[in-house]
Amino acid sequence: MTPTRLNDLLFARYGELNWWPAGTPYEVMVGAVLTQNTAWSNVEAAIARFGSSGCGLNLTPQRIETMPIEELTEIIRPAGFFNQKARYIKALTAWFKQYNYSTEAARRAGLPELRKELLAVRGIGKETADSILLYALELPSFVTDAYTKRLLGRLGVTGVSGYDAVKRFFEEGLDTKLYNNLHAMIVINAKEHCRAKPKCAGCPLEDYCEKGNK
DNA sequence: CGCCAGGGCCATA
DNA sequence: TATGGCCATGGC
Repeated sequence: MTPTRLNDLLFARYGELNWWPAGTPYEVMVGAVLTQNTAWSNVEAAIARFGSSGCGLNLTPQRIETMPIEELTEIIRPAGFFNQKARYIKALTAWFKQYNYSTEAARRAGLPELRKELLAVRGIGKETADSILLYALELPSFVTDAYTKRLLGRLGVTGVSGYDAVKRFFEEGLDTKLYNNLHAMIVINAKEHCRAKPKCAGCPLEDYCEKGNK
């Protein structure tokens, strides 16, 4: 099973999912932190609590920069882990400020440098860093998560363990334009068929999946 | 009721 | 490198 073939199989079923289509890049960055080990419904509830002002969500880096951390903590409460996530969002915002809160300015630093910088930010691990790079900055950095690792096991792909190895497996020989949608499709497919008791009937990967592999 | 969600930090071995 | 405890809410 190659990443390209996997993409074709999933795309035939799910098509373009347009993940994180709405909102500013900064809102995507904050969402990436809030969703750490947290259901997306809780993240939506938390984001809604920032309120809207006029033409959009009132979630700007300028506002977060000056907001007392106690207030930020209270706003994001529904997302869980609010004490640490408030600190993480503050740290991430301070990093973004180095680029004047401009994604264009940030992109000029280049993907390798940006990934290195993000990983040095408190609370930004590999998955969150890659999510920010891919979905907020639109740079080709494939996102790996627990679903992705489990999927490789189910597909019988051996010898690929660890975040970086899985990331490399997908990035080698896969069109960078497909990074965004493939990760989304893997998550959707896992939720639909592999959560709790596997419902393999109707799964687009049914014929390629070694069932019972957790 | 218990389980867990689109992780990451830290201590430990 | 690789586990294990910890963080916390809300949906099911």
